[in-house]
Amino acid sequence: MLETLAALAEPNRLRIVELLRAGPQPVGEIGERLRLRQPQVSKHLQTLKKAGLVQMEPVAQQRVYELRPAPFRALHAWLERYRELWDARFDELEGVIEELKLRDQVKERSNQPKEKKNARRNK
Amino acid sequence: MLETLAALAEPNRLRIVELLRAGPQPVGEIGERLRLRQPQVSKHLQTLKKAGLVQMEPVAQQRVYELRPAPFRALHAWLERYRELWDARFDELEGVIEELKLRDQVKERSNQPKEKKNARRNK
DNA sequence: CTGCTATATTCCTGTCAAGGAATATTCCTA
DNA sequence: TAGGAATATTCCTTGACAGGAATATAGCAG
Repeated sequence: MLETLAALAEPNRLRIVELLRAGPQPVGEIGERLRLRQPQVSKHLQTLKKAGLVQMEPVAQQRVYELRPAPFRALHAWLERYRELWDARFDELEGVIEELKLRDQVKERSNQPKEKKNARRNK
Repeated sequence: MLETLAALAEPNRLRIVELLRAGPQPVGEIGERLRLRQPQVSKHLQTLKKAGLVQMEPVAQQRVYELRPAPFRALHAWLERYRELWDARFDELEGVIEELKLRDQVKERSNQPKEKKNARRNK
């Protein structure tokens, strides 16, 4: 998921994906249509491939790139978990939920000395 | 769209968003739950706010952050344009959708089965 | 093989952004 | 008011990453 988002969060890469939506295309044509230099196109395509967003099929000396459905499906599934947030049909529920959360978080903390905060996690 | 993707394409920021899915939370609690230091939480929240993903409401000295629906809606709308790519059902729906577009709106009658249009294939 | 076309890879450089630490700001309460 | 709690901001350093240029590789035609 993160990899998918990271791959899409780059202007030219997003443009490439948008272009590929129209169908599979060889590297040269992508660069031509998007006015990008060939090496950058290749590099971006490698990134997209590593993220699983595209796959490649060699045709003679050409490499034809094509979108893969899986990451989009995954992204959609992820977004579904937020449907409650943005789908109008849940408007009534939203109010209730919000209220509950607000109540829950109002915790009073009188002066408590903080504990040591050496906990350190990295990714 | 790009801004939304960029904002989400960072591990800790994505974690914050995931956490906020459970409801609005003050900065301190976010940091505590995700084991992040306060300044980084604040900074990430500023980024999310600039991207329109969250909004803030001051409560005493606390700042309660909350997800905003709009970007998620937009992301969903964007993904919809790729549905043809990844939704298996689309193949069956294709004909119907086209028909609906042509006819604008047909509210009432469920009508007779339509014949299949020739499926669009990429070259 | 030779050469040509299409693409990939490498090296370099500049930019940008994230984390750490310290400090500033805001707002409450006694 | 002072002081403390909660959060924001600044400065710094470092790593990642995108673009440019040059070069390497693959695969076809003759």
